[in-house]
Amino acid sequence: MTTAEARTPARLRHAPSWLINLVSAHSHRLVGAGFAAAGARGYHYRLLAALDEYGPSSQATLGRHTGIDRSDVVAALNELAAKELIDRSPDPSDRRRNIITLTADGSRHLQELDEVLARIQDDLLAPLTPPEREQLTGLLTRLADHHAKSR
Amino acid sequence: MTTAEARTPARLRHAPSWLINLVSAHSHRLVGAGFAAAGARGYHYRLLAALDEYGPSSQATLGRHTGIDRSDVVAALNELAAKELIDRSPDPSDRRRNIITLTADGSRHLQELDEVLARIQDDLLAPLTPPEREQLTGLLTRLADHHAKSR
DNA sequence: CAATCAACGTTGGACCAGCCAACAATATAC
DNA sequence: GTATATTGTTGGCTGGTCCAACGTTGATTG
Repeated sequence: MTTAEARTPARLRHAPSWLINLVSAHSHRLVGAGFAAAGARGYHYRLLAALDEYGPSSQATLGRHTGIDRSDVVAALNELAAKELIDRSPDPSDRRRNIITLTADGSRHLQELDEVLARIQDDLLAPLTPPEREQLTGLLTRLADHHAKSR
Repeated sequence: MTTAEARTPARLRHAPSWLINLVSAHSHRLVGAGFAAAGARGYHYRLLAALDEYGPSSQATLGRHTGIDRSDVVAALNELAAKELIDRSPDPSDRRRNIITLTADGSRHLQELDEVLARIQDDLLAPLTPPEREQLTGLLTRLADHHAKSR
């Protein structure tokens, strides 16, 4: 028995949900490893990106922008605050809220993660030609939009 | 402030890895809910499918066919065995191994899950035309194959 | 034959992602 | 002023993936 017996059942191999999961899992591994090497994880990047794009925000709006649950935002921000990548200070105009601000270090770190991510996209899409990449992202965007609306 | 402030940062919105994750997460929710309603989860379906397609197997080869870690195969098979969807008996010709067999109930259950999954694929790909669906699965298959090889 | 190495099932644990329930404090609406 | 909603926070659960270790058993090889 020298043949590699790693073949997946046909019903799985051809199911779009399976394929998407496969590719997603792989991308997940790549991103996870890349971010881990930079001392971060997915939630951190999402939060930093939202802060960079929308400016100082409350934790709740951060959660809405990133699709991260309020409770998980807390934990991730704790980690980011411990590294002084963000600043958390009470909102004087609404004492329920914290205002989260990106620090200079946080901005630098975000740039670093941006580069990590860019390299990973290339890795992920390596076998596709540029027009094919556009096709793929186009189709995926339509799927994502469709399901975002009906959510 | 009446506008829904759920927009995701642009760097994320356009990153293929993000899109794939989004769609994968959605598909994951659908599949998870569908399987849960049928009293199963992803690992169960994969294992049942592998058993159906390749016949009685040892746990290790099941793991290889499904991409599930040996240790997780154990747990999932325990659950399947508790419902008598599979049969686990020692291999007389190699006492390290167990021979896992699909029971009649297991076969029926697999069929049920097949139907659940088929409905979900339709749901997932709803916004795409048939040729677009083929495009998508084609592109995804190429990505999956490429990364499977280099693994 | 004996010794080494590889494969198997199993246990236990780690991690990340996502989700939900509850709570006290605060703000808003009626 | 009383009810309702939002915010931050704690705690916990589930699924999926992965890894390290162990004892048992088979295969290899010297």
